[in-house]
Amino acid sequence: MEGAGILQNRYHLNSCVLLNYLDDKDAQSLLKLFHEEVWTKNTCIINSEKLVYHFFIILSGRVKMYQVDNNGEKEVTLFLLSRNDVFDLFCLLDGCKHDVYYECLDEVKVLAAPMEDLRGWLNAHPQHYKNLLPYAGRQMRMLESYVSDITFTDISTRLLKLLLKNVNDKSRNLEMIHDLSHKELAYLIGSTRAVVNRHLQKFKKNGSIKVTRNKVEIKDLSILIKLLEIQQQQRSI
Amino acid sequence: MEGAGILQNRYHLNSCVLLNYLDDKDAQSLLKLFHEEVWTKNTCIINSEKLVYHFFIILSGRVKMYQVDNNGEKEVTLFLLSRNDVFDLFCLLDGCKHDVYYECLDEVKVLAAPMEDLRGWLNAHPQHYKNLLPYAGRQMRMLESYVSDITFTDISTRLLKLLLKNVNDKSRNLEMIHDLSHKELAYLIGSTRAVVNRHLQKFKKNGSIKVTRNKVEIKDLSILIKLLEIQQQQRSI
DNA sequence: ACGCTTATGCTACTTAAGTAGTATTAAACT
DNA sequence: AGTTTAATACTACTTAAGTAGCATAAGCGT
Repeated sequence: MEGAGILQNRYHLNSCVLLNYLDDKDAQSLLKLFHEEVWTKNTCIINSEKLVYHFFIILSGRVKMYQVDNNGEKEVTLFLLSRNDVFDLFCLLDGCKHDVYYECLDEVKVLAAPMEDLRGWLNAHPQHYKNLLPYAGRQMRMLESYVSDITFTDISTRLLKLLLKNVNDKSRNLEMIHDLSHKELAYLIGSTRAVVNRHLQKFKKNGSIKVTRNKVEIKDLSILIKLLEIQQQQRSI
Repeated sequence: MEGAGILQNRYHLNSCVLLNYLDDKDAQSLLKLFHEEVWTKNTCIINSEKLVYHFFIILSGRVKMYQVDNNGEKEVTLFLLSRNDVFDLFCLLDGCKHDVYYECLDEVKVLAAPMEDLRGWLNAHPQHYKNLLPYAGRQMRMLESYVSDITFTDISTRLLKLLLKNVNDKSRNLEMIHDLSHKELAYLIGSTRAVVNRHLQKFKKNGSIKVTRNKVEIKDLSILIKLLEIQQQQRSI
């Protein structure tokens, strides 16, 4: 919270949506609203009140945003958030309660600010509302493609796309989702553990991936890519 | 486009998100960017270029926003837009191309403006960026609940919810979707014509609805409500 | 080292949803 | 009026996904 910390955070958040195009003066007045918090792995935010009254920027670690069905048996992960992501954008945008849960997949560092303070700052600096728009647009597009993927595409293809989407270009291996259980992978594509496992076995057998406890590794990227092409062709016969 | 028209449009658009909290001066300068267009029923906007360069506010009539799968066989309707709705919000927010189609379900009147002019106006009046946020938030919430509905809920329940959501409190009958074909209803919940028909037959047989060509009518609302309760309980056994 | 918890792998089974095809009917269009 | 088009109703079939259950293995905490 001290001056040095604020400047440091500014540096860390160079690609956070809220801080684009801010001169140092505005950045400083904005960051003064925030304080740093550290949450241990597996921390859950299930109290939606907290989301209405606080706003968070992730400095490090992964946070999944998810929903649970009426009887608490099924889950679906809506977003896997990480550095420079913010939440809860829904509440910031319209001020309403948002029936959604958050869980830390790692130890997570965030900047936290009272929602009202942030709103006040934005009202005082209305030109920075603009910063939120591209980020909101990106999230809308992600939700939109989630809808069309679920309605058009089978689980095997959705799983393939999930894997390929999370391959790091340099390392040619998985990132972000490399250490998730099959259950968590299933929730990311709106399916169940057993079904995802079934398809992972298939990929394992053709030598494209290696599966160990809480770990999926890419063995042969080209097989996965070819497989995706084939599956998308098959659907159009 | 003449002065009288502009004022009239202001009146018509009293609940359009873009015009909230605008004084008459700002409203007039904003509306000057727009001109009125009338599109015949079944007009399609399949050229995504147009969406990047123009922005529309619906004055009357219904417009569905939908996506088509890779081989053009399946469809899913993402939004059913009507008076005071705007499009394409995605493009306005982030300026990117949006792979989505629009089709007029009625004769549709819109106000149209060049996207760049609108962006220019918003940059000149940054405090009105704020007006977009609650609307964007609402659309995000709709997409979010679309995702969770599709992953958690069976077609029969989704269809029930679709019907109940579109019952007018006063008339106690359907609006917005009352004159859609089973195919269109199916696309609204991410399913197919044959399956929706199957469930509608079920509802018909218990006396809750009446089905004729391009028309679904509510016969007994209480049956539908009870049915929804039962189905949601069953899932939690 | 031990037991507890959680993840994985796999078999067998169930089911809702999708698919194909076709007859019938209603509306729209010369 | 007659032709064409599109919507509805219904039967039979296929299939992917979900479900249940269990054995094995990995990792964690004490």
